[in-house]
Amino acid sequence: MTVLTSMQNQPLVAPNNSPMPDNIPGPSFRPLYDQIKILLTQSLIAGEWKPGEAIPSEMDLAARYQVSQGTVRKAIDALAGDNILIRRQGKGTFVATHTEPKHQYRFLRIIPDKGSKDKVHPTTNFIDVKRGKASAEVARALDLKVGAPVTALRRVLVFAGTPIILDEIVLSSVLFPNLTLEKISESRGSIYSFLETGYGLRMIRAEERLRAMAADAAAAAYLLVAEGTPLLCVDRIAFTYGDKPVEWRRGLCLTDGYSYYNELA
Amino acid sequence: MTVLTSMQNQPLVAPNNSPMPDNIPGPSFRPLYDQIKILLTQSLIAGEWKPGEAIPSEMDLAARYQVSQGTVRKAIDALAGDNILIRRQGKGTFVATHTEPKHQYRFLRIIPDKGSKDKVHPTTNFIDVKRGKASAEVARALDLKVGAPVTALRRVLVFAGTPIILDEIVLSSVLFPNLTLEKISESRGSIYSFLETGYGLRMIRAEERLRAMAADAAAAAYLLVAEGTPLLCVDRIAFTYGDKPVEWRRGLCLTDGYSYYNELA
DNA sequence: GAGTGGTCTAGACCACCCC
DNA sequence: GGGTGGTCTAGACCACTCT
Repeated sequence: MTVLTSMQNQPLVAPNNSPMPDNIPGPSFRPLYDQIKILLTQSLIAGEWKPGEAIPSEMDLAARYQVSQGTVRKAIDALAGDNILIRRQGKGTFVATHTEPKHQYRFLRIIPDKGSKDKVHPTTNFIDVKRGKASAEVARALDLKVGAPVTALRRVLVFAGTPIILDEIVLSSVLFPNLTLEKISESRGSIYSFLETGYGLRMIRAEERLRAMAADAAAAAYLLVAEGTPLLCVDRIAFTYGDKPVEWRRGLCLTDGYSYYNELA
Repeated sequence: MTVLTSMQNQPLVAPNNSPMPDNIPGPSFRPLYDQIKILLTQSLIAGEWKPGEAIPSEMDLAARYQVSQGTVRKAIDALAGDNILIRRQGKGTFVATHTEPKHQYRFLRIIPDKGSKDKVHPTTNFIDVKRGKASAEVARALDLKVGAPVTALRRVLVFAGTPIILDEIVLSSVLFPNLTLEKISESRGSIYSFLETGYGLRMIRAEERLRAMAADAAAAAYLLVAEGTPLLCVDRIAFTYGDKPVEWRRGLCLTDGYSYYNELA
């Protein structure tokens, strides 16, 4: 068990009740709730609690870490703010999952221009799944060596009968072995939901870079537009626990009746 | 003074020490810290504390509202999370302002493809300022009547010597009277900083919609590219306190060496 | 009713800033 | 040294969920 160092009050004792050493707070001070947050994250990485499951109650965790409920609370608040945990009053605190309908398209920012800002659930047409080697761009994004084995998936997202997005999704073949079109097609739901249940890897956050570009022949064919049509190019890197990049994706999006919506705070 | 209704404990008393009425919690329960947050926001709207100034200390506010420091703390935490207040340990809590260098380009998401993710500060070339009437699109965005008087400003943002963004910024002439090219040019700093100091209206948040489109003749001329070049079109509505829309803006962005960066959580 | 998260309080002490 | 925000605790009670 890790020994936590508090900022004040009685020194904490490890579960074995050995007295705390004289601990100088150290050069870089870390609040207790931050340390608890890290411990909780480690338990999540270790798979102690799986996506969708409940973690122990605040009182139980407080007892386990020998801190007050309020301190555990603050750690959980932070993780809930990062969409890693979900609190449900009267029921418990749960590990977030992409499988829940509410989080199904958590990272999709394309919405119709007309109507409310409610997200529309598109349908998916898969094109193919291929094995290949990491390009320089993909290698840089996923922290792989150039030429490392990767699996590339292509699909079209159809909104209200109209093909809107052509996605190319690249994953390390080492982390995600034996991906086939069949397995992906069978899995109802989002890619992330499939990766989560199939490989136990949960996407925590993502970075996107957007550009405008002209449709090439392939994109034009899949999106049923003329070559040269301006498309929104959305490059995404998605990360699991520990800021480890595990997915590279390029979406080419027809912004005709649809747009990329973003809130700035 | 507003009477706050607590969820528990002794009923609170108004400053005049009149006893609280028997208050049924009511159909929709509101935590105390939420009510405090609203009161603080109202004070901000009323201009009780101006941008850049310090608000009273947590202890003072706790005394003013007759609640504990912890409750005030939670209200301030929420406002700080919304970038409306800024906490500075040892100094106090301050009203956020666009004038600080750190928040100068708070809403600008265009960054260079190469190099770190540090923001680059562009230089501004103003084109013109014109009076006009609100189009249907602007009227809808700013909650005005079609044809209402508006002031439109155009400018080019230059990154490292290259013109990258052509902006058209539309504001209500009623809310922002007597805008002239001279006054804006003189004001060093961002538009929002200028509006804040000149009109006392602070931008709190913004919504953006992104599309890809081909450059028209005007855009091509200002951005020094061929007509038809794919550009990133960024439509923005910016809001002040109370979710009141006060600025409509369309940025046409050359995504050549630069891209729109976004973090998804 | 028991158990969970959510609110609120009161008080102690720490870290930072400035006089 | 005194003020400010930041951390941590202990305890009380409320709101929600399930049984």
